[in-house]
Amino acid sequence: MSPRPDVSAERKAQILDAALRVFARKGFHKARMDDIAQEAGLSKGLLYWYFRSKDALIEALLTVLFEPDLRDLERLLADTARPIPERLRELARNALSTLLPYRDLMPIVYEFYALATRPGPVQKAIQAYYRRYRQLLAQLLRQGIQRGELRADLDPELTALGILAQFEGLALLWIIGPEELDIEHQWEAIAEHTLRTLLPPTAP
Amino acid sequence: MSPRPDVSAERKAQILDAALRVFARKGFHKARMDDIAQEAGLSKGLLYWYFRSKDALIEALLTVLFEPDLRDLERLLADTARPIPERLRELARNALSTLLPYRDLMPIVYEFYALATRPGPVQKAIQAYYRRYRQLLAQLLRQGIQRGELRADLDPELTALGILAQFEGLALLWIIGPEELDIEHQWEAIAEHTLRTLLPPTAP
DNA sequence: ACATATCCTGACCGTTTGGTCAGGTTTCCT
DNA sequence: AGGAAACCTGACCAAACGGTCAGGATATGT
Repeated sequence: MSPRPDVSAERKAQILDAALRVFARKGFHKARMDDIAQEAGLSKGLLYWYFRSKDALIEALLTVLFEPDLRDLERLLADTARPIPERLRELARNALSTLLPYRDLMPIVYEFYALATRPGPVQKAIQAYYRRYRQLLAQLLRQGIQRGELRADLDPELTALGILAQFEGLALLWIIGPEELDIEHQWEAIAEHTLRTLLPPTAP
Repeated sequence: MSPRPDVSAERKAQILDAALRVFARKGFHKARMDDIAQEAGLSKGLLYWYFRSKDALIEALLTVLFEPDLRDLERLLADTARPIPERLRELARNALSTLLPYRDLMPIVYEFYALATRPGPVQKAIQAYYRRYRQLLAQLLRQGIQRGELRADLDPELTALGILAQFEGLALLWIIGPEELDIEHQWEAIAEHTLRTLLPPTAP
């Protein structure tokens, strides 16, 4: 059939990988297509063989950056054998340990947020991400309430929103001023404090 | 002395105001200096009479956007007559009612956050803003603890961080997907829930 | 009236950069 | 061997845009 072996999957990955590094280093605007081509060890023309435009390349990165988190949460939700508080703790730990090694990439995330501020494909994608994240987290909480492992008077949706907001807020504060807070310690402390407010009241 | 009346203050304000609107509409990158000049009803050359460069103009907006919040909090901290929980409630209400009418301007804030992701004057300024905000809020909490109006076992710095993070996170989620959440109701509910965790335990 | 500092204009320029394209090269199939 | 589809290159282009500047205009003090 094809007169040449299909390398498009590898090439796309190679380009996305290079783009990720270059965008992280210089930002969407200051990064030139030539930079990405050089970083990937390819010619600029080839970038346009695989991606319609710079914007298309940027949008393709959305999936790369945001999908993994959802996968993590889905896995956690399906792991019904373990108690909910334990799984919530792991969620917090996961979020933190995703943050730390990917610190260099975080600037890209915030450029996406800035884009998501206005209507467009990026906004749509990130809205969908948050919607799904809140759904999954609320479902996890609902599971905990039904099992009696969390307070019965909890509003799952509202609580999920609160937790997500706190994650996002802390990440933002840390990225902007890493030396202003001891992220590992304070993340853990805040998560633990929040978790305590979710547990059913116990007679002292 | 001066052969002409000094209009520099008004002109600067006029330019900053126009810049704010244009940047909010189009973003830092897509907004052209010509757009701003037109919006202000001035010539492009004049922009460069009052501001060294486009970047300088952008940086000047930092103060315009972030100072008012600090003023609010300072005022609240100085208002020592009123009980702390009441003042915290007002803080939450203020934050919300700043958000709503300024929704159109919020995109700028997130562009600043994206910039603050990398070292530079914007990062410095926003770091300073957050540092100050956390200090003031922690001080307010400390006041409440000393007065016995808040739990004695509270860590003021950590709690301040948690509250600020939740504010920021909620604002982010709302800006990106306004139709995904009922900000007024959920903000209020989350703030009230958080506040309850700060109050001293009362015998039921 | 005149000098002068400040304020203001808009045509112009140099550079930057996303995107294109004509022209390869490689591998497989017949 | 030869054709064809896929893959790849890098010089080139046109538009956009930040910034400049020569040349005014205007109000004030003398």
